[in-house]
This record gives sequence, C-alpha cells and structure tokens, in this order.
Amino acid sequence: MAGAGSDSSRAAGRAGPDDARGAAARNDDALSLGPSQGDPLTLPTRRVTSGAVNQRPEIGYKRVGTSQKESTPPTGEKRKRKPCGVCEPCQQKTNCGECTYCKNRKNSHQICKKRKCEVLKKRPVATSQVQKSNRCFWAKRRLHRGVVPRNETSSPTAEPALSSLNLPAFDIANI
DNA sequence: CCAACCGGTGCC
DNA sequence: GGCACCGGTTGG
Ligand SMILES: [Zn+2]
Ligand SMILES: [Zn+2]
Repeated sequence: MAGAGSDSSRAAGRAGPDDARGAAARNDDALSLGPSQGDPLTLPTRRVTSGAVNQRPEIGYKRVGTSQKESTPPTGEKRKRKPCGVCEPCQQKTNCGECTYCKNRKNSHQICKKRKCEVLKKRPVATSQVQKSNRCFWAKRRLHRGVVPRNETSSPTAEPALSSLNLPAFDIANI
C-alpha cells in the first residue's frame, strides 16, 4: 500500500501480523498448548517481564501516572501492555527454539510464539484492520499453511471456542 | 543494553 | 481477506 510497490521493503518475503494480536484466531499456538512440557531449552538471557503485573485487565494498557514528558502521554493512554503472567504461554519458562522468532530471536524483536501471552494476543485495542471475521480464517489458513492444528476437516462449529477465550481465572481476581 | 509490545506493510 | 514478519519504540 503506502510502501508503494517496493516488494523489497520487507525482504523477508513474508508479511503479516506478527503477534496474533491482529488475528484473534492466531491462537493456533495456544491450541497446541497441552500439559506443561519440560523444554530442555533455557532462556539465554534474562527476562524483563515475569510474574504478575499491575495493569488494567479491561484494556490491558498499563497506565503511566504522572506526567512523563512527551514520550508518555500524561493522559496515561495506551502505551505498552505486560504479560498476565498466569496464562500457559506466560508460564513457559523456556523458548521452543523452533518457531521463526526463536530461530531469529537475534534479529526478531518478538517473543517465542509459544510464550506469547494470550492476553496480549487478544484484542489490543478496539481499533484494528484485521480481527473481525474468524469464518474464513480457518479455511484460509488451511490454504496457507496447509496444516490445521485440529483434525476437523470441515466444521465451522469445530472452531476453537473463542467465546470461552476468557482468561484463565485471574481476571476477576484482579482490578 | 536487552527484551518485548505494537503498528504497519506485503504476500498468499 | 487475513495472516506472518519486520521494524521502530517502549519499558525496565
Ligand atoms: Zn519459539
Ligand atoms: Zn499471559
């Protein structure tokens, strides 16, 4: 679009929403998440975020009180959210080491897909281009990846219960 | 300084 | 149409 036909812009060739935030359906990672798995991998470096954080589960965006100059609006609007720290991905203390981010972690500014907090994956804000119809999503994904986490061949009802996508059980305890 | 979030872009 | 990666930026 704006980039003008410069396909070279993103040499990666690929493109799209990295986190999943865009596609509420990108939970495919979470789908595969089963019981706790003991990954031999160990985080090479220190983690900046760990444990529970005080943020508004409603919006998720942490509020930065007091005026912080221009970088952070005094209004305390959305800036950067932090992982809930209770969801499975958040509990993953080890990187899968197989996802593209893990392989490119050196150059990738993204966290391991397996470790991506489900909360952050969900609606970041009421404004987005993607995240709307999860209908064709599954159909499209089949074409793109050619693989579906589930075995369901065709069944719109078989889709993951997004309705039950509610957080683990800390949302109510928060606030 | 590093790690990670978030927005935007391009390809399928 | 929607997803996947890059890249800038924030946050600690
Ligand atoms: Zn990974
Ligand atoms: Zn989480």
